[in-house]
Amino acid sequence: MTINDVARTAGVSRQTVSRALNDKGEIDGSTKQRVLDAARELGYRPSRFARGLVRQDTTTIGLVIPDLLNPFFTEVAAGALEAARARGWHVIVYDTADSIDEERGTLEVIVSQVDAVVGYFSLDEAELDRHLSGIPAVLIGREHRTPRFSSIRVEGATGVREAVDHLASQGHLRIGMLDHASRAGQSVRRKWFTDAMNAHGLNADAVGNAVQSVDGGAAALHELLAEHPDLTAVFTFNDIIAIGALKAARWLGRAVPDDLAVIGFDGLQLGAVVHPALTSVALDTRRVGALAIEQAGRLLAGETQLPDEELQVNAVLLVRESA
Amino acid sequence: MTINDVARTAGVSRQTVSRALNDKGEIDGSTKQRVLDAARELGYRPSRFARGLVRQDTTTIGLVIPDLLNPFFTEVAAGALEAARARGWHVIVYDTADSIDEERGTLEVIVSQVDAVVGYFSLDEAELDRHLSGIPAVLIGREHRTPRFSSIRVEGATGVREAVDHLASQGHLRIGMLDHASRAGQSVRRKWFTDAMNAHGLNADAVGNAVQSVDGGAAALHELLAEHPDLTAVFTFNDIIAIGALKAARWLGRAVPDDLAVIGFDGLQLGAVVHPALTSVALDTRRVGALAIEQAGRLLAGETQLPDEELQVNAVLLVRESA
DNA sequence: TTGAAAGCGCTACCAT
DNA sequence: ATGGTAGCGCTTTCAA
Repeated sequence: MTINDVARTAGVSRQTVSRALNDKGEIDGSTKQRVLDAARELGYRPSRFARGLVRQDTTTIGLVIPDLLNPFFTEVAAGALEAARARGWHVIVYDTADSIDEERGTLEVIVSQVDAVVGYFSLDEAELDRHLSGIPAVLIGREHRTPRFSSIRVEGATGVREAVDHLASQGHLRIGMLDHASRAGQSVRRKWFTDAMNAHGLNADAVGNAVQSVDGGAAALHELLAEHPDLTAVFTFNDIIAIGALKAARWLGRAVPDDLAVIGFDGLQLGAVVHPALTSVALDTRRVGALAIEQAGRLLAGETQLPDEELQVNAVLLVRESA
Repeated sequence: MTINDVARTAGVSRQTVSRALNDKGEIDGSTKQRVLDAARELGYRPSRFARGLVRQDTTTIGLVIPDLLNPFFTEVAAGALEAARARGWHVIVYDTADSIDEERGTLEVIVSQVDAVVGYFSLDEAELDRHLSGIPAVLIGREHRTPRFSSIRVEGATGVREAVDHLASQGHLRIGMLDHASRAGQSVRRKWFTDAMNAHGLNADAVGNAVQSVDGGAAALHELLAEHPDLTAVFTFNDIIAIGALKAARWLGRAVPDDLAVIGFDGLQLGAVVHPALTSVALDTRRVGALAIEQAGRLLAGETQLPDEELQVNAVLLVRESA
């Protein structure tokens, strides 16, 4: 079923069919109608490949995220989808299931299907570069060297400082943290925390390590409080872990925020749903996704990139109930 | 930058380049290496359009969902992505933002970009059919007539019956419902509820209507209890609304489940995070997504479709804490 | 207003 | 092992 079949049925040349289908002028009204009828009757649909080949205008972005079920990535994805739709671009979503092998597999297949790649990657830059063989990429929350790449940076030092200020102003002196250490070692968020604590002359030595899940956060709080029973507040790597901490606190009979104040990171909508509602160092997650798309567009067009300040998303303290 | 440039640079014909790039045999090792080097040097990437045109093998599915931020749809999407990945297919995700106009726009653009469409639609079938001009589609949670379409059905009568049984066995006699009425009128879930109540000889007249959001659920419970203060249990259209009800109950000083039992529908993972953990008539959401992809594949291949029973996902009662 | 011809970038098939 | 030729389905000149 090609354009030629339509042409034959309508008794015209295929160029005329093309004109009718693409709403070009230069065609007689009745001819056009006849062509359109024939096309409908035959159930004809233009091939996207043939069309893409000749009109170089469809843009498709690959969005790579580690886990779509994690609301943080979902929010970022939603922002990206919206920004892409505004430009008439298409987004193919790849979920790497938090696995580095799946990530390799994804990259393998992605290069032949999209014009640019955006998202969260675990591979080191050399391997990324190799797999991506020439496609522009926007790394979120991670620096880059490769000129063809770009980064969306998350600036949380100020927000975390606000969080610690907030706790300190309420008289908290013993504040712990639930970090999420990766292969790369301590997180940047932990560094922000340490700096903020030091600025208050406080010790930042009560730090536990949590698996990235609600249960992981709960388990980690158990351990941390066993070791440091005197803690009156905890800051966590992110909201998921914080929600686990909320659970554990309830289990331990520690009322939040009175017996234990909890502050998360990310500012997920989910945090408003739990009880007590989660106080968090909030990121504009949708903006992260939107920025990534915007920047991918610039890389693609070879335009001047956004200045560093604009490629940065700042986190700010969002006070709800848990602290 | 085409295959010809690479051929010229490597001093071979473009067919040889193609062989090298596609790992075909019939090529000398050193020649292959030379070609590969040239390609890398030039930063050459094959055009997906040209390739798709000649090898008719890449399959792309369009996944249409009303709101990616709604965890229900996210879970379905995750199931769909996983099933698609297993087949080597690509999924373009479209978020229609719960708007019928966006849905129209999406369909407009989708037909020229994907091989089949899967998801949740609000348009009536005639208009759907018109927009989709020939592409196969799998409608989730909704019946179809068009032969080119297919449906994934959600069977909840049994699960809802279990829910009501569960409540009745605990002595609940006054059970209300928070429905989510759409333009089409009362929901099927309400019918299931009514039938289950009647089977117990109970009245199903305490039914409120909730907007599809946490706050909507909270507001609806307020109203419902104001009108029917004697209710000791509520069943809700879905988990999102149930979580709102949980919030409202806390606000009203009604302990859950002792003063008010709450049962939702969907069985979202989110329900395990809130407190008390939500009892729900649970759907295997990932399976819904996976089935939709599977069925799309069959429509595409012209294979025999799955029998009706297999195109159906059954909901079962998942008892947690709220009832 | 219509049609013929060229060509988008690639792979498959048949020579050599 | 390599190259020539044809053709995938479409749009875009250019002529008529």
